Amino acid sequence: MTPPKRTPVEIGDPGGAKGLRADARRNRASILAAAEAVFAEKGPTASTEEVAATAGVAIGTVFRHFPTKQALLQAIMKDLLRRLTQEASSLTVDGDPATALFTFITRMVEQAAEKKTVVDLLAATGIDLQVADSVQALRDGIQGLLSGSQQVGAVREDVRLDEVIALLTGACQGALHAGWDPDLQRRTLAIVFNGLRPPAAR
Amino acid sequence: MTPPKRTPVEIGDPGGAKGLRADARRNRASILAAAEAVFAEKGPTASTEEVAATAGVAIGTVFRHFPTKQALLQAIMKDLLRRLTQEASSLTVDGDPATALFTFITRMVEQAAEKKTVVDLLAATGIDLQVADSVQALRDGIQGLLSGSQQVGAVREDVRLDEVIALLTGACQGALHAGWDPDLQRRTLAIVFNGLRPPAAR
Amino acid sequence: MTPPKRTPVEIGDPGGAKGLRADARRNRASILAAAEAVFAEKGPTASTEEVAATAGVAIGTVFRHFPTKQALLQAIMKDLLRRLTQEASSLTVDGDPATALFTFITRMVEQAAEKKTVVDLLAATGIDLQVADSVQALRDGIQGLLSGSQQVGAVREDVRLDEVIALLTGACQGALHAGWDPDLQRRTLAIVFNGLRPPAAR
Amino acid sequence: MTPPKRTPVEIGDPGGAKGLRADARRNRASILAAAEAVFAEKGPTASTEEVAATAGVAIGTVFRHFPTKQALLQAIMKDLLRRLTQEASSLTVDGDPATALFTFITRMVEQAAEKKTVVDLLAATGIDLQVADSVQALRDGIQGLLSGSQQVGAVREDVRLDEVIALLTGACQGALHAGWDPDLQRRTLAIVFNGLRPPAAR
DNA sequence: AATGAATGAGAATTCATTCAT
DNA sequence: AATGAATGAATTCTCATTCAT
Repeated sequence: MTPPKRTPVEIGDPGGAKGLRADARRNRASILAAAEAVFAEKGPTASTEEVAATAGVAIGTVFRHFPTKQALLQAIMKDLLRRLTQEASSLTVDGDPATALFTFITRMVEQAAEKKTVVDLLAATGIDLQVADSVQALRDGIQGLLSGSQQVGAVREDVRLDEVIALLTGACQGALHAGWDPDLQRRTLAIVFNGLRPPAAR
Repeated sequence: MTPPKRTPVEIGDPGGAKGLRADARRNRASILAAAEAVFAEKGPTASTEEVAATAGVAIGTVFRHFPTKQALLQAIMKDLLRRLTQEASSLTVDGDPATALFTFITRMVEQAAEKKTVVDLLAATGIDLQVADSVQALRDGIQGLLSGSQQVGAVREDVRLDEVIALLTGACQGALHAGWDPDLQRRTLAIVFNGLRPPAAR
Repeated sequence: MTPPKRTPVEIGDPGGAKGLRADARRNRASILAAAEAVFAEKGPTASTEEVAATAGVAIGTVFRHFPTKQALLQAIMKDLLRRLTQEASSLTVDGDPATALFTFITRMVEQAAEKKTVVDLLAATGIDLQVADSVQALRDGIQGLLSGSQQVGAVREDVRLDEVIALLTGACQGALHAGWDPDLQRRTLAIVFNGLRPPAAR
Repeated sequence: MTPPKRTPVEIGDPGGAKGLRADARRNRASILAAAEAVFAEKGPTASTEEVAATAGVAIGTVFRHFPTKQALLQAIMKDLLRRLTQEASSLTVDGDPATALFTFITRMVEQAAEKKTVVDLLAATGIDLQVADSVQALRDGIQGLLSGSQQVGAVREDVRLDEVIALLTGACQGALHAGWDPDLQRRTLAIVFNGLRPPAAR
């Protein structure tokens, strides 16, 4: 009666794939993956048609799973937020508190390019994707990392969640630009981390 | 502490207005201004038609001056880059070297909202706007500020232009998000500046 | 004055339900009923999907029973025509010949709203529903009523079936419009009936 | 300075063609004419694309003149209502009061086929075309005819506008069906007119 | 037989761009 | 030079119909 052990966090896994037929679940997942890829490459104005083509399904199938383009964007968004939240909490549990926050930020920035859509969307004023709850979950996760780091003295006491998220978002945005080679990434984050650390810890 | 009298750098002034009839020059300027306003409010997907309406001209006139929408976006971009470069150089000349760079960054972030288009465009991978020369000019300007700050020991010696621009861009992006109230702006930049300063200067 | 016991003429009974498994017959009937209701409310452009949902079956089941949407519309049509024919013949047998025709017309008009689809379809040129035989049966029924009325001198001798049907159809159409309250219905039919009666009978 | 004498009531003439360039006015008129023809033949579900093709313009041109399909349907509707109202008032002025109403009804029914769209639309519940004012104008016109006829004793005193319109609408609907040859039209209307006349006038 | 997912041909609408006035 | 009407490709979304489960 044991349910099959799944790798914990898959694309398109929860949040809409319950109770679907096997083929439908497969399609849903490829559509999400295709959408993430296409929107990452071309931005959120890429056509749903192209997502369908990339996923290898007909256009109708995309709309059967996500009744509007907005819904599709929203789904990608939630999916990514969920994965990030996961990552934040596993770092909270398993990571070294003194570096957990820095590690998380570094990873997010590293992955920023493939997450371009989300970063774009987060930045796009006027597009209301109603993912408030997912965002809140991620905020909670980051708050955990921040508090942990502060408790062990790795981050200044007066730094608050909002600044951290602002810096994180900004860094991810920046990472999207051409020219952010790994070295530049490291150097830029070094400055940010430096700014976060208490004088003593420098 | 009187603010330096700036030469009146007007929108749409150089870069295409040479040898035009007076009315044509006027139109070119209102189109650029309208485009900046419209794209700032609605993003780069706003219609050219709306730009024309805002400028008070017919659509044909927009296309006479800017043969494609890309060209219009590019023109706005160059225009803004030019003004930013101006700002950087006047700060280089007139400002306090110890804070000139920080002042510049602060101003850019403050103005980020009205410059939304440009920030967006800078972030938009895949849109090749061919404004390399204008960007280079701005880079030069910022390099001036950076070098000045480093010479007086206000910024770490090992910080390079690329990181500064990366941080600047990121901060501007971040500033576009809802929730970046002035206080958050200040707190976030404080961290960045802190990271830029040499240990001694803290 | 007891209303005549009608043989229970059910929706979806004959005309396609022969030799079906019990569940299939049940499904066929609910689909027809659902279709009648849905099309009556939303017009013939309502989606087959909605009919399926209303009937509580899957879309495939609808198409198994009625291979095209046309076929479904046709089936509803035939079904209704059959019931109307029934009504006409029971009035012929049981009703007062002097008023049988008028009664029939009045009833049809009263029920026009719930029969909206059929009225619409009857009116829709270009939709060939191939229900000629069912229509003929109804025509025969009405002819019976007309002849009876004429034999007892309740309707002018020179009135022919075609005019009666034309008036009937027109009145049903009219009844669909907003504003045909019962009083207006009565007043309008009064004029029609007046026009049908011989001078003597007025 | 005399304005050119136009034939009084043209398709597409007032109600939107003011101040348009000559070519635009021409296109607007052909679109309206095409729409009337196409919708008359195929019903209001015919595609806007087909209207464009019939009018000999590109699809965009239709939408430039009528920003939605609804707007196009509405325009046809208003146009026809206006022409009918015209017809009613010229009969009021010029026609013989004893037959003016009957003449109007006869003409409307004769033309019903080409006016199919309107009749359909009037009948289509759920489509709100917001032409209340135009409808009211037509009602006023018909009321004029009715009152005139009643004053000279050609129509019963107790007949009211609502019934007349109901009969008129019904007759027009009926006239749309295949099989309403001119003779049937005449015979059917004879019954209606008979019902409208006072006993004395028969 | 039933289910419901997939298909793909439209349909309405938008908008950058062209061109006659 | 300016105007603004026309063009037509592209886009989102719908729905009758087919087909694998």
